[in-house]
Amino acid sequence: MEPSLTNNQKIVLKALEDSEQPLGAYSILFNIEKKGIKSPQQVYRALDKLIEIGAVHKIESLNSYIACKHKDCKARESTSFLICQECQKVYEVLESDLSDKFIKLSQESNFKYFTHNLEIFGICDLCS
Amino acid sequence: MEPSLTNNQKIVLKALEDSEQPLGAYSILFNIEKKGIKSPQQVYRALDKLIEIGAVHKIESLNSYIACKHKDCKARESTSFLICQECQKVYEVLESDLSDKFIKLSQESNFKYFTHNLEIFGICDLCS
DNA sequence: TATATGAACGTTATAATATAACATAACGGT
DNA sequence: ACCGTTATGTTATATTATAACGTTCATATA
Repeated sequence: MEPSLTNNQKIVLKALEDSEQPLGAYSILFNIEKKGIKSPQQVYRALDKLIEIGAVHKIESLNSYIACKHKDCKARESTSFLICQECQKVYEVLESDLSDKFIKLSQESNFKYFTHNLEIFGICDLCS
Repeated sequence: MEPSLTNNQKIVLKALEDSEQPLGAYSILFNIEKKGIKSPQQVYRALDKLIEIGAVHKIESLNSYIACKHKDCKARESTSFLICQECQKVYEVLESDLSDKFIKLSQESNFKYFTHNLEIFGICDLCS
């Protein structure tokens, strides 16, 4: 079931897709004011929905957002990124057994794993 | 060389040590107003220093801070946490070869690893 | 002991990020 | 066509974090 997006959601998503770097909510707002989006609320609401369906992920340590490049992304809640400190680009890590590793790691502390957020900082291929 | 703390730094650190849960900067401020700390600046400055020396870590996804329980913590920049969604307690993961794993993972994308931030969410031993 | 230097402080103001609340409009299923 | 749910527009406000500037403190070195 494709969760067909509303107009505002499409506008916000497109702004993120068009960007090489993650964008903060207010940068998004600035970029799409010409399209009739006038308030932070509208941006945050669209982001909430887009995140919920996996079309957008939040980079917590940057308070910013990226469009997911993968069709029908599984990463609703758990996400893993490589973040280039040179060019600011963000690469999503899909390696599926990362969660398995974290489940094991959690078990060592008798901790029940639900989700994770991994942010790796460094220098990407293109920048080195 | 012990980097002996200033008075404000000690006050902020103690507030975090006394807390079971991570605290936001303004919660810290509220807790220590009776000790003469009056402005966010004072809190943030102390936090900056404490983080720099590894005595405090920031939980990015919660915009909050914890005192590190480990003597002379190595985690200046890279940190790994288990965060209980039930009791809000945060457990720091010290497993030293986590970084090694992330270095390898990064290499698969020709990415030069510098630091990481890992936040695992779930339910802790005590809460399950 | 004087003094220069860098770090920390106090204070006021403001920036940047995010949510509350509420009335209205559009959408989707029956 | 109706109803309930979801999204919208808008205004206001909460929360998190920094800027800027002058003063004070610590300490190390002459």
